[in-house]
Amino acid sequence: MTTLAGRGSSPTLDEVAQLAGVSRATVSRVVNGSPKVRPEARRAVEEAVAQLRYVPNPAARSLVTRRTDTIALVLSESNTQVFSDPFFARVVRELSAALADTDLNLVLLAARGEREQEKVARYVRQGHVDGVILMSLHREDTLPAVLAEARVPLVLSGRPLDGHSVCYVDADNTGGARDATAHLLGGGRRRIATISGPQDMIAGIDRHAGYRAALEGAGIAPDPALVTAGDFTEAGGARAMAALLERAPDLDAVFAASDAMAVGALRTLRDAGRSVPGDVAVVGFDDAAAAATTDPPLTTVAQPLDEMTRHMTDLLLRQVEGDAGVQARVCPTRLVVRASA
Amino acid sequence: MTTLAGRGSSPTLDEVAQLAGVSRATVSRVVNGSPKVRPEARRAVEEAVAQLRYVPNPAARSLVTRRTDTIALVLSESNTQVFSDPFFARVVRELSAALADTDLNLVLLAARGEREQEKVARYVRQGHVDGVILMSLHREDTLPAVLAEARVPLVLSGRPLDGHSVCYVDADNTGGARDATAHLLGGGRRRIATISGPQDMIAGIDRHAGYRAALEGAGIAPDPALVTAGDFTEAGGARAMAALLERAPDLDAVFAASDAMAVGALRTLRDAGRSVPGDVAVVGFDDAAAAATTDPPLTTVAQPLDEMTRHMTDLLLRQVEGDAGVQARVCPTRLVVRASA
DNA sequence: GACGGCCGTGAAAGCGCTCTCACGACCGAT
DNA sequence: ATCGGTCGTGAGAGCGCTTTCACGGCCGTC
Repeated sequence: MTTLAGRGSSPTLDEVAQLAGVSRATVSRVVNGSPKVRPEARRAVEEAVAQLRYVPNPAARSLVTRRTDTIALVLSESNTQVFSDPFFARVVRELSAALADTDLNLVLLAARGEREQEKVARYVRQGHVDGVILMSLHREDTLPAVLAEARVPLVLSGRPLDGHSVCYVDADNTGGARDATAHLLGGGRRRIATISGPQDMIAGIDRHAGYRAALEGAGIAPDPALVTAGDFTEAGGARAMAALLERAPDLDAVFAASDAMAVGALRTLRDAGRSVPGDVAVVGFDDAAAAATTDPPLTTVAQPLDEMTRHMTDLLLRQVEGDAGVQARVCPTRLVVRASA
Repeated sequence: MTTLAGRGSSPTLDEVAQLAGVSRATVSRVVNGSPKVRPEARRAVEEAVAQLRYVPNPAARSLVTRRTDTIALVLSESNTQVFSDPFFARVVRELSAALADTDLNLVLLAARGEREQEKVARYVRQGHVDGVILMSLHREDTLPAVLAEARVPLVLSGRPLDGHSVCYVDADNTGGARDATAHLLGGGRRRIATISGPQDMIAGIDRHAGYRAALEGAGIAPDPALVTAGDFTEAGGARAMAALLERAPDLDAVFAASDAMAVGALRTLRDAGRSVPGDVAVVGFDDAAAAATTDPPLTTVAQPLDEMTRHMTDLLLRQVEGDAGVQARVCPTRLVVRASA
């Protein structure tokens, strides 16, 4: 019957009930906002809660409710730093904004490398979270399959590479890239190069496909000299642009599969003495913050990130509620025309 | 007595015990790796566990152990994107590496803005995690005080601004900046400018203090024209460098309080036709990945990030174990001399 | 004035786990 | 043989909470 000193023994429902002169059940009702409590009882409980600084024990609670009221955003990345990606930062922001009004908590789980992925998988399978939103970037990643097989409510951010039947939300990467390239064509450009993203990432693949589709639609045969693979980084974009200029000095436009790469390309072009958009028109992808402040401001493809995260949370919560239907949402992109093309 | 279909009803300890022909207690012992189990009993349990795909319920477990076996890295940031900061990405990586061999899980909690900070505070106070490592960047941030007051095991990454008595680990920012500046002095530079970090962040303050201390030590009076405030970003560094060149065209060296700013400064210097290190020597801070690949490679101050994260986890785990002593660790930095100075 | 209905409440049964404690089996020492 | 000791095991008591169920008090209705 000893009271542990200091930290450790936080007050329980019973103690609150005793102080308020009611039963555990009533306290529980008040804490959980049940309407079936007499106002004066409610007040008494609220006072006791405040006085004791009572905080419900989530372990005890979720033991009976079978809910944890938290969802995880897991970042599965073989080795590189997803965190540095501003796109990811925006997803996190939108996501926590979307959950701000709910009583759901959001935790981020980083799974770099095999061991960490296993740890994350265990964490999730144990039931620490009610559901997960998974950003898995590369083809070889096994986490999507593992989590799907564990029957955890799951939404993928980005279309799954292997076409597995799993719930996902993505931007219309192909359509966006097609629009971007079509815009270039509409501006009279004919020697349109591309700095594409990694071809083991769906965004890289789809954006490249959109570029090709637009060219084909215009009856232009693809020229391998006009295609380089970047890595979605600024430095990579700069390098790729240099390679492109060397291989195809006559190019008159570039579609970069990400704004970061477009920024790098812009720099290389300036260093090479090519004017933008005079000599070379440039279009990026993402509508990153940086796109508006480049010189010249970058024409780019915007993804409806708020809409996408809303869909993700909707689809996830629906699964958490028990809806088993696998659904997908592909959100339309929007071409943001600035000065670079 | 109905068995819920599909997901939901995972097997319990009892079912495993029944299948293995032993008691709950024995299964628990096996699952938790207790040595006091006869090999054959152990084997029977392991088989049953595998067959039933048993995963322990963490809520039930932590209800009795009063442990969650997870710690949180919380990022408290008023509005900007911490995530884009490569420094943060490295901390995350080192941290999860440090925890890889333990059975502790790491979750990241993002607390941008007041509402989210409250949510995070509630999450932590409820006991969802055993302890927290807190990266709080700005002065006005209330989370450190709130969490400290909640008596949650807590380690701050970075010296607290208000000098509150709380456990923290930091690099010797002042010493590192002093060394960097001294290196510049040792190279014969006398008009040494600085692009300092935000003065509401401890790293910004301390690095600036180190710069001044070195100058004073050399008997050089500080010149306000040689001081600009940056914001730790590359773009900010570029702008600051431009301002510096305008105000003090005769400067012969720059100490930038972060590598990102140094990279921006390098670009501005090149655009302005100043050679590095010929006309202007440049030193950065952080030893970011980018520092090695700039032109010229950047002399910079490296923080012992692995050592720092090890200290953080050590100090945190010690608190989790019950050690109440407030301690701090300030880790020495190391000057990495490359070509820029 | 009796009665069915509703409302606020409390008693109590778990949720799935850990861990103490007691107990029987077996060992070597006496 | 007898004994103290160790070892593996199981029964059972909770951990703090939610939630069903039953119950007493009160309402309006006939």
